[in-house]
Amino acid sequence: MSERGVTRWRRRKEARPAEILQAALASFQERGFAGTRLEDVAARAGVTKGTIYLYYPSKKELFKAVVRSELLPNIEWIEAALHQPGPVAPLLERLFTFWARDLFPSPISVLPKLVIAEAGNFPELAHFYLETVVHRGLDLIASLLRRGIAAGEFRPVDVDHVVYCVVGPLLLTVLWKHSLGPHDDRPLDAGAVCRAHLDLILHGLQAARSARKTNRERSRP
Amino acid sequence: MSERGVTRWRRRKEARPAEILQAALASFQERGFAGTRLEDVAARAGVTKGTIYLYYPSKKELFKAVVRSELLPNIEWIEAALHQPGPVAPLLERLFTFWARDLFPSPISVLPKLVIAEAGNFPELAHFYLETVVHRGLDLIASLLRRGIAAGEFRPVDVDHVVYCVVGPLLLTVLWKHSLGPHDDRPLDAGAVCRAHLDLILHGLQAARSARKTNRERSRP
Amino acid sequence: MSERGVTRWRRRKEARPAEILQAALASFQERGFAGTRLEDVAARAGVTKGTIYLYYPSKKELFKAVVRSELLPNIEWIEAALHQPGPVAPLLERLFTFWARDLFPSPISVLPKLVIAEAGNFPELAHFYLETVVHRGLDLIASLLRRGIAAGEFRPVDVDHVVYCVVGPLLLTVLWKHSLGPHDDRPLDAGAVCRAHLDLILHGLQAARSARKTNRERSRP
Amino acid sequence: MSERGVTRWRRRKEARPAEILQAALASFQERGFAGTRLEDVAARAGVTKGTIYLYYPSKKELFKAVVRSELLPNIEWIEAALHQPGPVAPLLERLFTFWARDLFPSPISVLPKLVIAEAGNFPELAHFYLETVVHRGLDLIASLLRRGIAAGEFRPVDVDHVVYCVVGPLLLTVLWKHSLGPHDDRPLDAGAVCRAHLDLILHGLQAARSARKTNRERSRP
DNA sequence: GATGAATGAGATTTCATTCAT
DNA sequence: GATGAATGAAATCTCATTCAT
Repeated sequence: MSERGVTRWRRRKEARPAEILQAALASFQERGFAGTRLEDVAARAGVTKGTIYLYYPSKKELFKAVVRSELLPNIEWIEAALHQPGPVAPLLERLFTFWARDLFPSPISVLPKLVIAEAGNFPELAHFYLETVVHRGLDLIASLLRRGIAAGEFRPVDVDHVVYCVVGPLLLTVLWKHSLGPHDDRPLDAGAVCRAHLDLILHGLQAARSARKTNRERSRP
Repeated sequence: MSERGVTRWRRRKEARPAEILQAALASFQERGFAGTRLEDVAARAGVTKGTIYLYYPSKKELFKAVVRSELLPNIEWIEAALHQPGPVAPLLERLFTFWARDLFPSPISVLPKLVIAEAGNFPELAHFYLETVVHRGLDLIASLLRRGIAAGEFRPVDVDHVVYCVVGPLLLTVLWKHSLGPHDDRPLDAGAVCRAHLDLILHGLQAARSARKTNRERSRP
Repeated sequence: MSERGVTRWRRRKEARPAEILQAALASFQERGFAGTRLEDVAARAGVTKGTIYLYYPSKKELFKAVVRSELLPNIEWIEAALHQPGPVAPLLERLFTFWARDLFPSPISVLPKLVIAEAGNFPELAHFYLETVVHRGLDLIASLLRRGIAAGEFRPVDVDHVVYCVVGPLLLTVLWKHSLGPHDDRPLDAGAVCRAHLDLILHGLQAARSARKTNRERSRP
Repeated sequence: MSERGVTRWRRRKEARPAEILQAALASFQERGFAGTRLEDVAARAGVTKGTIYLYYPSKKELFKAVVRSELLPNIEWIEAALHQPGPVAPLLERLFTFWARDLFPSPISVLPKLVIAEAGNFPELAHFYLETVVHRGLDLIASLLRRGIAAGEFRPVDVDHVVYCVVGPLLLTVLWKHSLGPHDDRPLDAGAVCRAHLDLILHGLQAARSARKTNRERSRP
């Protein structure tokens, strides 16, 4: 038993869970959650059905593990990246750019579609995703908006509902990619949508500078 | 059997397909496509499983028939409602109000979710939905935006991509209702979201009032 | 469609549940509960796996149905047969005879073994059997013993525990038949055991004859 | 490694088989044969699944080894305890007390249930158990009964079948403990059953007392 | 001798679909 | 046209057993 042999074996063993998660994500992307057979995942990961159960006790837990290992780091990355002082607009820009450049092209962009499609049949997944991903994301955006409003950078808006307006178009891009996009002859340029969206909401949110200023200036003697 | 009896029977017979579609829509709304059992649809329609196959050759075809039969009338209603001259903002408001007050509460609000969830399994349906609903809807909004820009009501924007920004939040409301909403403890007020969205995009689209006006006014003699 | 055709079909259809129960009992007898595959039951009943689920929603329910349809009538028959006034000894004799002549040779004699063997893995079955069979049987015997004691036919004994002494040997006969019996070269004569048992407990229960006789004799001049 | 270390290791190694059997017995007691997973046995024995296969080639063989190793000592203990001259009644009392006080609470009390449950799947085990335990036990009781009858202590009875009547209630206690007992709300007091049983059969077997009294009285001066 | 990762056959249960009546 | 009994192909999950290390 050479050092290399042991090493290779161990490397293989330690890589198993990750390999399985990759395979699961790929299968989920192709067939959806309910449509994915554990056997497909196993074959793709180069193991057998039983092996999956050595690492994940059920299909649902496998899904959760995919979310945790693939999506959560991104959530945390974003949270960290946006925890910065200063004006909010550049942070939103960074968020949108991250969405278009990193999230959108990644396989994990299929996860929102999966959750939306299967929430009804798998309430457990719905709860998990809400707590792990959705609430954190919405809260993050809400806090940015509030910061901007407090700083006078944005005009006062109904933050609780505007967050959905901020998220909506981003969400649309990834849903599109994994549903109608492949069947449409008009390709969707996610980057362009994100840019247009950023432009739109920054205009929509901006404290009426000139106008108000003008008004104020006018109102001044 | 009396004349009336025969007539009623025949009427019943002719109503069968529609009754089945209604029942199917209701079941799809509750359980999604995969989660719906033909037996449930049959029971709800007051017939037996076998009868469904007299009218629709498979579950997939039944699904397609539901989407087809329920969507078209609504699309046409919207198109008619928005084909009006005059300023665009009130039309957008009408659209958003219609969405929140009529579409959102209706059973058909589940259709976008169904299509998104099943597009991968039903390419034909994806094409149908794209042509029948999505493109018409997007084009309608694009034309409104262009009208507004041309009229100087809106500032010039990247219309081709802004349409997705307009649609995104509306779509989010109905997706939420039929996926995560029932599992969330923070209720989503679709009306409030639509209002916030309208406010946001009208501000976001508006021709730079004070500044430009000022400029224009300045440039005028 | 001749009258005969309809009749035969209907007869077949109505006989299905009973045929399945017979097949299930036979399979349970051969392989035990856990060891029986639904497919075996189906094959024996001349149907396919799925058909069983038309009539019984699970394997456990199938077992319960067997108990209900095959064993319960016997319990009720016994209860009725022993609800008679008069001395108790002949009733016990009738019970023991019924056990040896009717229960012991029947396929249902395997049920106690099944329940004992599987109670640990199927608590639901244990509860069901306790309530449906065991408690009723024990209560019946207890009431007979109490009647006998009250009437002076039996001496006073610890009825609550003696019931198990009455049942034990009967139970042993059917357990033996379906476990060690087939492997033993000393055949067990259930009838003889029941007779010996009856003789033993009637002697064991009888109001102290000799003693009293002696007393009486003494008291006689 | 020190001498002691090696010794301890070796001792450990030699103790392995016994440790595994103990663990297996405990698991069989909790879950029955089919319900026991080798992994549980291994965990309880402080080894891994693979190790069990070093000592026992299959789950079935492990089961047989448990029965063999745990039963024999007890059988021999009982035989020794009852090989005593003098009246038989006290020996029966000792047997019943041993049963209630020593056997019943011990883990080995599960063995009869296991054998009854699995005899069908383990013919070899059935034979082994019959020869090693059952026949010896029945013969022992039969010889006691014959001694009692020969000595005039008991009335003449059908010894070959009465032995089953003697054993039945004892057996019932341990079967109950490991099957229905845990699911019943009426606790079974094994000691009380054994006492009631002893009382019942001693009364049932006793030679008409007056006769004996007469004998004894005669033998007295 | 001991490990424990991996296997893969098999079990119950579901349900779209068929077809004799 | 309508029925509904029957089918049979999956799919998830379990676990005794193997074997490279």
